[in-house]
Formats: sequence, structure tokens, C-alpha cells
Amino acid sequence: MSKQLPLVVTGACCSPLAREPLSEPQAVELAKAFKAISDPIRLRLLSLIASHEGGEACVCDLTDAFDVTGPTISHHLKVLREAGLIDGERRGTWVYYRAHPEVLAPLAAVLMPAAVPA
Amino acid sequence: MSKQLPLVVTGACCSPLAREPLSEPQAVELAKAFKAISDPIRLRLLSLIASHEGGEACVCDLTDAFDVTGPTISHHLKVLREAGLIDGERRGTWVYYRAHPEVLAPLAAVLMPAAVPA
DNA sequence: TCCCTGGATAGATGTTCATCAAAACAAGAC
DNA sequence: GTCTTGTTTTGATGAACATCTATCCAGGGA
Repeated sequence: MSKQLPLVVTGACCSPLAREPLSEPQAVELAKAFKAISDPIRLRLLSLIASHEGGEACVCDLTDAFDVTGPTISHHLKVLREAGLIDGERRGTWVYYRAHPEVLAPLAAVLMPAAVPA
Repeated sequence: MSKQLPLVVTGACCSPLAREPLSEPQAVELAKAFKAISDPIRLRLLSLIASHEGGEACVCDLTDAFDVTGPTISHHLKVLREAGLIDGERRGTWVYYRAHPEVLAPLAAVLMPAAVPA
């Protein structure tokens, strides 16, 4: 469940977009991450998990918030998992997901308009 | 050329992902924006334009940086334009594109892990 | 005027993706 | 063991997307 390779940004690519042109490999990595969050359901899933008390949420909590079927939620969770944005763990009957904010941070940094260079 | 409606984030949606759950309409808007930058070519186009001296770049400068045909570049520029991320203007023979950093800022803010609440 | 060049549009094609129903799997309860 | 509930995987289907070729439009120079 948690042995996904971290497809995403390992840290070496954080100079803001507007500062210098992205290299092609950097762009490919970043595009994968942005694609993972370019779906409304996945954005809300990530948000629900990240903002949930205790930092983790049960799938059973998540499914009710959407109009789609269980398998569809499971599919979206898998996409987020493969992007390294969340991680799941089974504890007894339920599976709990937890967000990885440190993976989001570089994405935000790249988009940041290079805050006021004096 | 510049009469695209601003499909994107008009400001009212900037509470970080990890702070509180996104509403469904917020998620839909944000997902559109992220989808626009979820392609390596578009990310590099945006980066090339935003980091270009003078803040604008000629399409002729952009095309050479990629292995795809002119129409494909034109298509990607259109996607970025429709997302409100860039704007194009024809001056004589050439068309110049300019980035809108103020549209990127809210996207970065949403991803930001709610920087240290003391 | 006519051509040439830069750029956008139109139409077609192959691929990727979101979704669902059905089946499989995992853990408790009986 | 067998039933029940919760979650993931599989396979299929229709929509969205990236890319190409061919065509069109706008400006500038002969």
C-alpha cells in the first residue's frame, strides 16, 4: 500500500517559474504532480484528508462527500498515492489516508511569483 | 485575442488546502487552472514567457525551444490564454505573450501548507 | 498588386483518462 | 467455517486531449 515510488519532485527543482526557464525534465516531473491535482474530486479528496483532524481520514469519511461510486474514489486515491501526495494504511477494518504537505510545498514554490526582488 | 473570460480564480478562494476542505465550486475552478499547467510543454511555455526579459516573449522565440510543430505550440498557448495565465498581443509581424503572475499567486497560496500557525 | 512569412484555425487520428459494473480481496462478527 | 461490510482491482466504454497536416488570415516588402 505504501511502496509507491515517489514520482514527484525530490527537491532539486524549486526555482520559481518566473525566475528562470524550467528544464524539460523539471517540467515533466512538475506536470505529473499538477496533473494529479487537476481534477476536482482529487483536489477535494486531498483537501479533506489534509484538513481532517489528526491529519488523517478514513476512506469511509471520504466516499460520502461525493456523488461517484466507491471504485471511482479508490481510483482517484490511487492517483494521488502514485503522485506521492498521500499515503494509505490499513488499520483493522478501515483504511486511513494521510497527506504529505512537504510534497506540495515545492509545487507552491514554483508557482510563487518570485516575491518582490527589491 | 485578449477577450477571453477569466475562467480562473477571481480571488475568493485562497484558504490553503490543508486548512479547510475546498468547496466543490472552488475545486472545479482550481482544477481548471491546474489542468492548464499539467502539461510539460505548457509549463515550459509559461516559464519561458514569465522569465523572459521585459516580461514578454515573441512566439517565434518560443517555437524553437520545442520539438513539436507550430500549430501544436499555438494550441498550448491558447489553453494557457483561456485559463487566464497569459495574454497575447500582435504588434506588427509578431505576436507577443505576457504572463499574469497575479493569477498564479492564488494557486500557490492554496498549495501552501498553511505556513506555521505558531 | 502579389508574394512571403508569422501565426491561428479546422479537421482527423491515436492516446489518455474518468467512470461504472462486476469481481476479488481483507478483516471482523456470528 | 460462513456471512457481512469495507476497499481495491479488472475490464469496458465514452469523453477529453495532444498532435499532426492542410488551410486560412494578417502584415510587410517587392
